[in-house]
Amino acid sequence: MQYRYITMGISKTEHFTEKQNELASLLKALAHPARIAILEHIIKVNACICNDIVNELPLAQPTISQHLKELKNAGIIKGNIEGNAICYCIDEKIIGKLQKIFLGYEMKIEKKRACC
Amino acid sequence: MQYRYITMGISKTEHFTEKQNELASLLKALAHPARIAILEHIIKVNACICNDIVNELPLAQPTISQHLKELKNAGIIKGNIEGNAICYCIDEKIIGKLQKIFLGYEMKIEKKRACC
DNA sequence: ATTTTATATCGTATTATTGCAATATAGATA
DNA sequence: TATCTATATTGCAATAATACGATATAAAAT
Repeated sequence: MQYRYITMGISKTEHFTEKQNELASLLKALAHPARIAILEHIIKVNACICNDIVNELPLAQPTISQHLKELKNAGIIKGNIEGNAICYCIDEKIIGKLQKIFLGYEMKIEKKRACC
Repeated sequence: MQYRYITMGISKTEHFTEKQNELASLLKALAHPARIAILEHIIKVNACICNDIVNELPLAQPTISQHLKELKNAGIIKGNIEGNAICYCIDEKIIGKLQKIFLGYEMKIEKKRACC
C-alpha cells in the first residue's frame, strides 16, 4: 500500500507541503459550528471550564469534551488544571497566526485584473 | 425526528447561529490540503482552468473538479466560461472577509489577563 | 469513607468526505 | 460530421467525523 491515510476520508497528505497540511488541519479544527460557538464563548468570558460550556450549548458532556480536545490538539485553546476542573482559554498566538495567513493571501491577490 | 442532518457526521446546525454555521462551512471548504493547494495555485497564476490544476497536482481530474465545485459553492472562487473551458479565479471578497473575521477575534481577546 | 462534581474515554450507530473509474456533456477543431 | 479537448456527473469503496450512553478517573465536599 502506497498511501498514508490520515484525515478526512482518503486524503493524500504526502503530496502536499507541510504548510498546506498544517493550515488545512488548523482550519478543520475550526470548521464546525459547535467549535466556533465554544471558541466564541471562551473569548467572551475570557476563561471557563468544560461544564460551563455544557450548560451553554445543547450538546452532551462527552461531545463538548471531544470538541475541546480537538481545539486543544490544534493549539487553538489551552487547558490549565484548577482543582478538579480544567480551565480553558484561547491561545492568542494561533488566532493571530490565522489572521496573518489570510492577510497574506489577501495581499497576494492581484485586485486590478478582473477574473479571466 | 427532531434533528436536521446537514454536514459532517451528525451535526445539530439548528442549535447554532447563522453566522456560526456560515463561518464553519466556509472554513470547511478550505479545510483540505488539496483545496489549499488549488487556492494557492489560482492566486499564483491569477486565473487558470481546471486542466492546469490537474497537471499541477497529483490528483485525478474528477477529484480536482469536485474540489473546485466545493470552493465555488463556498464562494471562494468564481468560474467564467471561456470557450469549452472554465476559467477559475479567486473571489477576493471572501478572502478579505475571512481576514477580517480573524482580526475581529484577535481584537476581542483580552491579552492582558493570562489563562486562568 | 462516601458522595458529589468535573472531565475524559470507550464503544458504536449514523452520516459525511475523499478519490477515482466510467461515463456524460459540450464546445472547438479538423 | 467525426474527433479532440475540457469539464462535470454518477456510482461506489474506503475512511473520517459526529454525537452520545455508559463508564472510568480524580479531586472536592460532606
